[in-house]
Amino acid sequence: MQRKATLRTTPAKDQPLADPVRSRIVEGASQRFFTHGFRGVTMDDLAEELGMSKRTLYSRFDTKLQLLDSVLENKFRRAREDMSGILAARQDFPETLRQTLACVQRHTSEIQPPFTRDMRQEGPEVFQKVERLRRAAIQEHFGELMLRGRRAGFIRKDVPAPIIIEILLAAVQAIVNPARMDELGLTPKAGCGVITKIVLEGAIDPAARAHLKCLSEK
Amino acid sequence: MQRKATLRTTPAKDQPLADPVRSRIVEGASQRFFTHGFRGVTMDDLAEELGMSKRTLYSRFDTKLQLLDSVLENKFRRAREDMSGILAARQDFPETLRQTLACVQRHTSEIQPPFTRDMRQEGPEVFQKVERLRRAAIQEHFGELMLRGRRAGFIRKDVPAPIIIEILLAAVQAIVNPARMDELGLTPKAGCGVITKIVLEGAIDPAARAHLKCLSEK
DNA sequence: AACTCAAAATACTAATTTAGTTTCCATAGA
DNA sequence: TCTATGGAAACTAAATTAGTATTTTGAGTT
Repeated sequence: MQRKATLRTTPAKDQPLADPVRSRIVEGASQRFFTHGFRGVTMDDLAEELGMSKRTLYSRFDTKLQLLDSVLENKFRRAREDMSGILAARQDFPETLRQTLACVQRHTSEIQPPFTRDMRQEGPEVFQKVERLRRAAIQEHFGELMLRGRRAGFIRKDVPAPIIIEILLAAVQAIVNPARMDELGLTPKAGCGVITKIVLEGAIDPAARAHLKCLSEK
Repeated sequence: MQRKATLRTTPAKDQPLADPVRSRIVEGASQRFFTHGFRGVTMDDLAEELGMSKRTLYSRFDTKLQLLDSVLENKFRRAREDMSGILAARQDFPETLRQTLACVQRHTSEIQPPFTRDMRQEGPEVFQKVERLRRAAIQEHFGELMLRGRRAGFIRKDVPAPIIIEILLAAVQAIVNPARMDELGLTPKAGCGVITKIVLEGAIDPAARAHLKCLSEK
């Protein structure tokens, strides 16, 4: 079934500015690929579940891999849009951070293990594309976020921003799966609120912080 | 890959009372089958992800279908145990109901669309087995629950119990998926609390209920 | 009514994958 | 040293899948 990946950089078939069928296919494929894996979702499945024929799928995408390409670009475009929207809202820094983390969490949790596994198996090209898109998005948005945090006095200057970004992303990763959140009795919103709080204020109890301050001044 | 189903009623290979490897396989397969579908999880995948060889898988299960059989029986046994535990706890009826619904919701939400689709495609025998197990569990536990509710005065006598059970199960079904719950800002626990409240007290505002009572007495 | 077009449904085929089996190898324990 | 177990890898028959071709259907137009 799977051929070694050669993702083409040419666009899919002619795309009228808004081809609703094409969009539906990309969305439907997106949900299913990310949840159940690329391999696990056949073109027959997709056609049936979208209520159309395979012929229609192939009228807009030359190959399954080309569909995957569109799915990935769509996903990252949406993630970027969501994050840009958050930055554009001009809220205070802690709330902006919380929403950004919630956004990352939401997008990340949509991508489940079989998809990741399949991308690894599909070949280096595909995996590298995913990684490249991911890094670009993080750089663009977290970079701007850190700048704002610094200007607003929330982010300390003695620690390099990339390290703080890594800590934030690792914290999101740690609680990202639904079972974990269920276990913690958290909604995603609450989870990202907690991470924001801990990272900004630290995990030390405020009273204990005052005590520590006394000790270090002694 | 898939042969038409002929689930055997004979047990899998000799099962020492507690074969931890066998249990691991069943649990690992369970998670993956229910989430990503029977077809989408190959025996190669399973072996690799469990950190063992295919040879070991086949030392305990003759066929993939036999593994499925064990997965299903294990799943329903656990569901039954969970529900028996709730009934045995002898809490008040609303809390027992809430917990039962939460239990149903938890078990149901583990079973995702590709699994259901694959069971349909696998053949009538398998699908019927799933349905039979499901019905037996519901009858056993909700039946007892309704009896308790009636004795405690919570469940009206003018509506047949099976209808109330259907309403409850439908309500759980309606909010069972993670996206829906995220949207509603609910944890599973809270969701089942809400269903319990609505079903027991009705969806009408208490003040409005008093008003309605006046009107019907007029 | 006839015609056209788009898309569903179905059938088809080459390539690929998968379930299940076999063989080889390494390791631990007696 | 021998034995048993289980991982890794290779193998094979059967099944599946991606992609293509053909037929059918239904809606719209003339």
